[in-house]
Amino acid sequence: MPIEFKKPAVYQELHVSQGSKPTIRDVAKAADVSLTTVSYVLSGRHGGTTRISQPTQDRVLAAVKELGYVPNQAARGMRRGKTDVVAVAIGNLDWPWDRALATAATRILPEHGYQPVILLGDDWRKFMMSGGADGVIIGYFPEAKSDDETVTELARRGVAQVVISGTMVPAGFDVLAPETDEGLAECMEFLATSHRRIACVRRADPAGRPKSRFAAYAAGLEKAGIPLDESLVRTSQHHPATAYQSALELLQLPDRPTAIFCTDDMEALQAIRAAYRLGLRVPEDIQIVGVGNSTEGQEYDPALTTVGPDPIFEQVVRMLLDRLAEITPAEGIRIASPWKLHHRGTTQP
Amino acid sequence: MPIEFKKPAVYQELHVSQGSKPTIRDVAKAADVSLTTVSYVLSGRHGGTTRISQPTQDRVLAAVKELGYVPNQAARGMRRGKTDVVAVAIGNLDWPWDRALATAATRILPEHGYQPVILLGDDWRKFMMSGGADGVIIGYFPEAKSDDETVTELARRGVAQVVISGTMVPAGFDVLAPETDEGLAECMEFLATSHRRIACVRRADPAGRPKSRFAAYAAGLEKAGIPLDESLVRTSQHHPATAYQSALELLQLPDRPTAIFCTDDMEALQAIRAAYRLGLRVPEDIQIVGVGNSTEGQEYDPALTTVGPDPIFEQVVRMLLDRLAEITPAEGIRIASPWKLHHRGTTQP
DNA sequence: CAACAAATTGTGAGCGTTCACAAAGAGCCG
DNA sequence: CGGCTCTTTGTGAACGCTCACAATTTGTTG
Repeated sequence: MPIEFKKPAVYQELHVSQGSKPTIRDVAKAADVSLTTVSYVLSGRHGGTTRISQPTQDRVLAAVKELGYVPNQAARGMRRGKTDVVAVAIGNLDWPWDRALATAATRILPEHGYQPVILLGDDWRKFMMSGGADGVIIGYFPEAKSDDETVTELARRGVAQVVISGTMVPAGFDVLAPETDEGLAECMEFLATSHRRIACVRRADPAGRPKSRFAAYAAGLEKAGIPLDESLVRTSQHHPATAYQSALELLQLPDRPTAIFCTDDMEALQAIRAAYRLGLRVPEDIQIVGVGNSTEGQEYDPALTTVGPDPIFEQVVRMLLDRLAEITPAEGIRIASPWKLHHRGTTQP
Repeated sequence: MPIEFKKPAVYQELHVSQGSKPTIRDVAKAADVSLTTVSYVLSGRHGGTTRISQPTQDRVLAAVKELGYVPNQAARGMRRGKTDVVAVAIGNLDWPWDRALATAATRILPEHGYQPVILLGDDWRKFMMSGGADGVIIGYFPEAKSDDETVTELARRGVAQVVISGTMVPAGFDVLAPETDEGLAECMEFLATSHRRIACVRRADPAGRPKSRFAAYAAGLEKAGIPLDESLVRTSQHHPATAYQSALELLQLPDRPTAIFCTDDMEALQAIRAAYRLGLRVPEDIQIVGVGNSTEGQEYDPALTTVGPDPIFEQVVRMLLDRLAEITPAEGIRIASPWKLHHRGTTQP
């Protein structure tokens, strides 16, 4: 008779310290019905052969309310084999893109019954491996060598996932693949039609991101037959102040550049400040472009011309929802996210 | 004989679609030991009367590795009565403070064996009520009328919590209480010593935050005997461009203000741009202060003078860790977070 | 070499749910 | 009013794990 089971001391303590979480058992007792009845009422699973009379339902609901009962999600999840949680793994809250992704997920997922949780840094692997969520959107971790192993392993465990990455994903998985090359080339081409002295503020980030961006700068110059002038290239740290200083230096050069290509929107925004500081007009005296298409750049005045993707995070989230609903195509879907030049206020033809 | 239990069809399906998550049972089988042994090896709980021989341990560990086994956190949590998860509930990733809090939590909590998850928006209540985490740091939700009910209810359930709030918390709970008034007064006092025409860029946010900030502006003027000149007050939207425009207007006034008090750092940063744009020097021609002490403001050049708290999020996180470890004082702790004026590059005596 | 102690491993209940299936109650007709 | 069907409620195993306690093996000593 399980009722008489004497709990070991440790449990008692736990229960004391844990306070009183009402369980389905308490509700059943309070409403004077069986556990099943409560469960059926709450999970609404009384459509078929099993239905609960209205008075009973009301009684149960009243007891639920009175006790402040909320089903334990872990227990429910264990039994049902799903957690109703979706994780969004991102690297850093300072990156506008990661924030946009998290925000989109937070908006959309609850509508579909999923609780979104944001995981910062590298702990998401452990979390997902230990069954913390039904699905995960894996943001862009530039420094990650490869998540092949994690992704396959999670897939084997039946975890739905969508990966935002360029190349790092094994075939067969859903991927949002940023395609930066064409947009960057387009940008350089545009600048090279009306400028010869095009400066560059690049990042000294260890992260892999900006490397290809600077490469695009160099390639663009070469294509236009403009020799790369090292004195027009400045390397800034992540710190905005260093980007500002870099731009200040460039703009005070005897033979001032007429355009600045910044490998990141943040740097471009600082470059505008530097220009203003020196009494230069943007875009009349100096044209500035960034990379990333961040919301900030759009919200500034003048709005920043930038190379970047259209914001398609919603699409990513919906992709994951499809997977969660097991709408599974034979092959993984690869959404290309083409980056292009967004002409805005800091350039002119 | 439980071994012969025939699983209902639905489970079979689930198992197919869920892929193969190895369980402790699989590990036991592979290592040819009992479930207990595996459990003991993995949870390291073999110190006292129960110890496992080295060879056995190795065998178990090998099997774990081979199968790629990771303990299911939900199941473990259910049994142990704790989830090892700590939630950070914040309102909006656009607020630098919320980001700083989340970042601090992400850095510190894993060191103590807790998995931090960030919850955006209002869903954190449901998450916590359903037993999603052992503890929660409740960020500053300006629009929340009162979380009294939630906080007491969670406490009853034994959830550790620290609340960041001004007033909204029932007595007896741990609170980080921002005390903005003195700092704001100090700031206005400082400005009023050397300025008479002090403009203000304020937010038209529905959120409660900036209200007291503008009140402090008005009060500061009054105290200094300066009449409030409505033409020197501009209301901006959340959009940076509108703050920029507001500042531009103010700075083009016939009788230009010599200082601008912005109710938010973001606005102040825009005001600096506007000043530069008009060829004004900061702080020589125009002095600018913000509110919030955001990291961005510190990283800009010149660094922004601002009224704000010292970053004490670490302290908040450690407070929660104490609660989780049941180092519980009789009464709730109230850490006052006094806001003060941080003199930096955009003002001068 | 028997008998006991110490070291190691196994058993099984239970954490809070869900749900297939069994059981009980209500309604109807001959 | 017994036997049948249709509603409604109850029973109990299982999800994956932990841990008190029982059972077993090994080591030590009289």
